Amino acid sequence: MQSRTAETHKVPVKRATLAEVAEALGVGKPTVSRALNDYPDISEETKRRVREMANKLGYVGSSRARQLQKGAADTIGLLVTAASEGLQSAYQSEFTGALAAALDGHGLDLLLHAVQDPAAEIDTYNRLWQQGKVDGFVLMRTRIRDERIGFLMERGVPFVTQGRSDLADRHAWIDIDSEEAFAEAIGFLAGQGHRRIAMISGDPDIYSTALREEGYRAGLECAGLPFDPSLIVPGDFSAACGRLGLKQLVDSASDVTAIVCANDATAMGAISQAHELGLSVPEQLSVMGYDGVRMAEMFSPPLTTLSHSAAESGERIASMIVGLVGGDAPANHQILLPAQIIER
Amino acid sequence: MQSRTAETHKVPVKRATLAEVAEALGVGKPTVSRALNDYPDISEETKRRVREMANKLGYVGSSRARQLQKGAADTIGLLVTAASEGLQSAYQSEFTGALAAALDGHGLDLLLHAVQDPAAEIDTYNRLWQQGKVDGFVLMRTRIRDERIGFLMERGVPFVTQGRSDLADRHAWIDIDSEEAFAEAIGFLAGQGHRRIAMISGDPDIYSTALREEGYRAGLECAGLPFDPSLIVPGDFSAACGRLGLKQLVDSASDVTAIVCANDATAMGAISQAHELGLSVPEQLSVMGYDGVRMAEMFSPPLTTLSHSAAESGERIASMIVGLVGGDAPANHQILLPAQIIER
DNA sequence: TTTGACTCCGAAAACGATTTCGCTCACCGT
DNA sequence: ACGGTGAGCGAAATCGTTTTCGGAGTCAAA
Repeated sequence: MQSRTAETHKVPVKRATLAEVAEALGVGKPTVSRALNDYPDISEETKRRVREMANKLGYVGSSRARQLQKGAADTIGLLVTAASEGLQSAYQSEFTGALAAALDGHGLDLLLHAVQDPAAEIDTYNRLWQQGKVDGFVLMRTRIRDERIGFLMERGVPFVTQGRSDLADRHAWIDIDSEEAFAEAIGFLAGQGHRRIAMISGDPDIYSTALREEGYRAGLECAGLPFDPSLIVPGDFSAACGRLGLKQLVDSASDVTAIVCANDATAMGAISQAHELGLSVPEQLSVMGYDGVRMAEMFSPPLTTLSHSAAESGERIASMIVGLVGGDAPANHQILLPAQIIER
Repeated sequence: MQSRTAETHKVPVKRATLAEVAEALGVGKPTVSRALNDYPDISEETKRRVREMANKLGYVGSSRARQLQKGAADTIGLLVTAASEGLQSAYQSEFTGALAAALDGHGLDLLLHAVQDPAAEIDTYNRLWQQGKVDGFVLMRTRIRDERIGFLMERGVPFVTQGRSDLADRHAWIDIDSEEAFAEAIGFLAGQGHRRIAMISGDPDIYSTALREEGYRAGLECAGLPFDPSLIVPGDFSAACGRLGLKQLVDSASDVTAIVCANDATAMGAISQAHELGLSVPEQLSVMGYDGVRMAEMFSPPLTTLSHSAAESGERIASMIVGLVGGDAPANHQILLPAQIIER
């Protein structure tokens, strides 16, 4: 911060308005508006002239005025919780970037909002919608009995969740088949001869955590291995929990030879802890992750994980939300994507 | 995707308008508007009645109408390049989250836009500004001779860069003193007895890369060590380059005992490669990062790095942009923050 | 020549807030 | 009793689009 000479730095770059274009051309405003929007009842010749003049004057329509009139914001809202994870989770940030890119392809912008106080989360959704700043939402990390979902459904706000929920049959969602994925992971490990396979699970509030555990159980059964509840340790998707979980497992169940983790961050934490305890991975202990984040490629040893493409999710969600805003029924937009094992 | 019965799912939740509140109260629209905005020329009694009724009707002002009239969008734009790094870089995503949170504190929203085609980047800035979707921008990863800066300065668009530039004296910026930081890092390593210290540098197009190299050089000099140009290998801030760079150094300069990396991702890549080459870190080779991303805590071994708080940057930038939009001179908003070594 | 059908285009009314400007009181001093 | 002052409020204009509705032409059929 330097001197305090507050010479206000206003610049008078007057933006050209539609009315000015119209006047310059000697035509009416509706003509210009319709020409630029390529309506059929304007002659080609006129459209050409209008476009030319608009170009010459550097005219760019005011989205503010357009929004007011059309009643749409051409913007989708995404709320992240600033406090805990927020964008710090690698998967969330990959996904966010992909989503922004995909939305752009549909002419939509992404409004990113960090909610600080979890108690005010619903209020924020409400405000953003009522104010008309967004036409719909994308919800990440759906929780068990997620209040957001009921709230938005009640008011008919278009939204897509990333991850199913209790009310999954009545709203739009996209999800990775993590149940299937974890079952496969167990099969994969069992195929390598592992007999005692543990799991470091995720945040129990998150809906998909139960599915992942379910998949783990199903995988064991399918491989003919017994299910031992003590081999599931709870977590919260953080790397810290991976460390803790691993330590706990090593202490209480030293015969475990493989561990599946609820996500990549947890897996990385677990591996790092294993190293510190003098366990070599994967020689003495196999660890698998889930999410397939790019970061994991660089880990040592490179992490074997279950991957799903954030880009594809983003693209699909973008199309879905466009449909919903256009009035489609939510039940027509439900997609379950498979994950695939990436060996590293 | 399921059946295709496109029963349109419109819901008629009519939002209350200011005029309705006014009518319900038997007062004029201006009164309601001014009451809600707490203007002094409305009696306390009236304000109370207005607030009460607004509340009762669930009135939330349309930001669309407000924007049109006030000529402001209360939104700041942030463009990330989707193609290469985008939000995938841990630091960028930490920063983005922090920025969103900080802006919220000032009543601003963050518009996140992913630019796909780098050639269209300027157009995107232009469009977003002209359309009035944003009141200003935050620029990340400033480049040498960054066209964006000139472009925005010319039209008087408020913006803050994260990182200085050639024109740094004429626009608002915040930056970490990476030159000083790298010099310190070298001092730190030299203090541990290292004599041959290499650097895996960053993208040469990025402005701060040169500063980091300069700091490296200054640090060597200060420690009385000779500067050997062959010990600087170029990179691009990616983990992949960290791997490559490390391999290259091991091959060509096997007497190196310490390496400083342009950022944490590069450091992680380098460490992981070192492991694969059978080098133990930090016993045989010390590696330092830069950025202090959370992820690095979980690495094995935990990464020693130079940290600066993304949250603080975000907060500072938020205040700056508020000032700029309010008409402050850019030159009054320039902040250089120190970084500190975090030993892990 | 009149009628219809069609093609192109324009005046005016939205959209929902904020601002400008001025009006009506009550109250005060003289 | 009368001009002056200031507090409190409202009618109408404004921001810049899009939409509605209908008006002018042109041209072919009757």
